[in-house]
Amino acid sequence: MDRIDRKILDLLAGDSRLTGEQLGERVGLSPSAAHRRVKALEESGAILGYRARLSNAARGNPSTVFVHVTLTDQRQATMLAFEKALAQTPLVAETYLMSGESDYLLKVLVRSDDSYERIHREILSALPGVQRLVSQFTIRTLNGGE
Amino acid sequence: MDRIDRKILDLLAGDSRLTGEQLGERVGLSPSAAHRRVKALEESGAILGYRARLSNAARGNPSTVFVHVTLTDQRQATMLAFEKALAQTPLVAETYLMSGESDYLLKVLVRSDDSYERIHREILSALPGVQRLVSQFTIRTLNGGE
DNA sequence: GCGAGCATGCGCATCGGGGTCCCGGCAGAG
DNA sequence: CTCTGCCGGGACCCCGATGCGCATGCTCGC
Repeated sequence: MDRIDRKILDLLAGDSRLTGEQLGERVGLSPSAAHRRVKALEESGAILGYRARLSNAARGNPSTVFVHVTLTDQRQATMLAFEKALAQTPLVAETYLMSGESDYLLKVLVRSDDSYERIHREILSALPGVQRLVSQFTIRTLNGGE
Repeated sequence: MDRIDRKILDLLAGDSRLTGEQLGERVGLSPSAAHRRVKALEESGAILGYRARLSNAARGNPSTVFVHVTLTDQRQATMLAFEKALAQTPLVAETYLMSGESDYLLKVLVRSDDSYERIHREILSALPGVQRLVSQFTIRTLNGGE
């Protein structure tokens, strides 16, 4: 993992369809050498996979809701059960275990043709051990926010 | 944009390296027809591009910090200046204009070899019109969180 | 109401480009 | 000196890209 590998990772993170030749000329290698680097990065696990980036419209114009969750207690079993149930809730895009007041922060993508009330009920019923649940709505997404 | 197109978008969002043949057999089309669909989706703007997904280690083991920002006022000019400066701050991965107490929510990726204090100063000095700034740290990222 | 014409989307065939793999060369370390 | 790791170059093959003919369904005019 040298400077060239990092450059290749940066380039592929921006556009994974770059050809071996294009990669080669940007990092100063031949196409075959650049391609070998890529294969090695895939096999080492540095590159997890390749994804298409979709437009907002294609994703159903979702809006983002941040949900702060407080559990009934902080025993290992409670947290584990919560996290396990979370992994099977496709509405939740990202989850963070937080320091400070609330225990977890969930980033939920709500499609514009869904009502948040339904999502709220669904999340509450699917997740065990929830004591309190505070939702924070976005008006607009400026940057990133897949 | 019919059911087949949506299926194709779902599949490519998961793995953009699926071949025309693989796509075709999963949506019930010939390879060429599936490929034509993909090209059309690219040209219509539904597919914005293709990206490599990198491992946490390859990204420098960043941890996520959520920063709640309150501006000095809510005049159009103040918000515009803030947003404009934000667009040129690469540390900030995502930005949301929020309803409720704080005005903006920033998702900041801090590389493990950076100190947050430096980031904090950098953000404060780069962004105009900030009145209050509350940071919320993550202990662990469970799911997603690109 | 009905038929002709056109548009849309399919499968099949073909062509070119890039992925893939092997080989030979070279530099650095032991 | 030899071995190892990495590079460049070339051959092969598969996949992406595109043109062609055909079926289906819709529209418009009679």
